[in-house]
Amino acid sequence: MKRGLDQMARSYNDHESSQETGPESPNSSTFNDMKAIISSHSPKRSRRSVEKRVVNVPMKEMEGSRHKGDTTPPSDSWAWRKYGQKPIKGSPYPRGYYRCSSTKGCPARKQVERSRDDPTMILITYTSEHNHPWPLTSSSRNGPKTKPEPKPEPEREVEREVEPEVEEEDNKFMVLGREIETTPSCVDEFAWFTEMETTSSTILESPIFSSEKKTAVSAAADDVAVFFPLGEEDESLFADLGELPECSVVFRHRSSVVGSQVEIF
DNA sequence: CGATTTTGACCAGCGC
DNA sequence: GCGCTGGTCAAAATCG
Repeated sequence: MKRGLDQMARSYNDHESSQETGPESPNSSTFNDMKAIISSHSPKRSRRSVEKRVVNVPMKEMEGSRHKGDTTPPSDSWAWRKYGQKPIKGSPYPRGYYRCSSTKGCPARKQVERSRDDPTMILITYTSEHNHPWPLTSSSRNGPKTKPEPKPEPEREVEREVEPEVEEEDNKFMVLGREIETTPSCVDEFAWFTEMETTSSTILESPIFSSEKKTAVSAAADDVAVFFPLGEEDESLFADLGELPECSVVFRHRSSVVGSQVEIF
């Protein structure tokens, strides 16, 4: 029985990693578009070269968001359910495996681990995409530790990156007032964001983006500014981070700082 | 009671 | 071919 289920699961996973456009439902063209971009960085498709997006999140960002363990992911408004944890060779910190529980059948998964190089940084690796445009209220008992928000919000991520390939130097972004170094392909990652904005009518038409309390999203070639909506709950959440002047995500091109940063209203 | 977390086991990919 | 490693499953424990 378990064998059979295992096989099924693996078949699913294989499917997930072998599909040209990923496991999303046929109508999730938005994410397919995004994945198309991402997959351009993954010439080979195999178990270890699945499309991934790596996000670095400073530990500080997590301090006020009721997290505890090394692998407890920072909140991003999606409901995540932990399904595994493994010690990673070479890293003193275990890696936690989470799958999206915002909706049934959501293929989105993420791996959370502390950076071995910089323990103050949390590395979140996303595999697959949510097949629903916005996080839905979780039905979890006490609200999953990964913070299901009544008010949807796009993933509050510091940065995204595909598997690094491109050689480029000046790719640093300001995160919470702290300049962090990113892998070169970060620029392409913002292309991901750009693509998300330009291709996702779902997102653009979402009430979230028309709400009063929001940060704006705009993306230009050299001036990347990502606006995230901020719900009241988010504000209360961030209230704990009072010492952080810019508690939301700030993207700033080092080479072309035009003051593109998130504003909290 | 239902949802989530913990944890040991299983298995496939990968490198040698 | 073999062993290592990473990713996932599922039973049991935990929580509210």
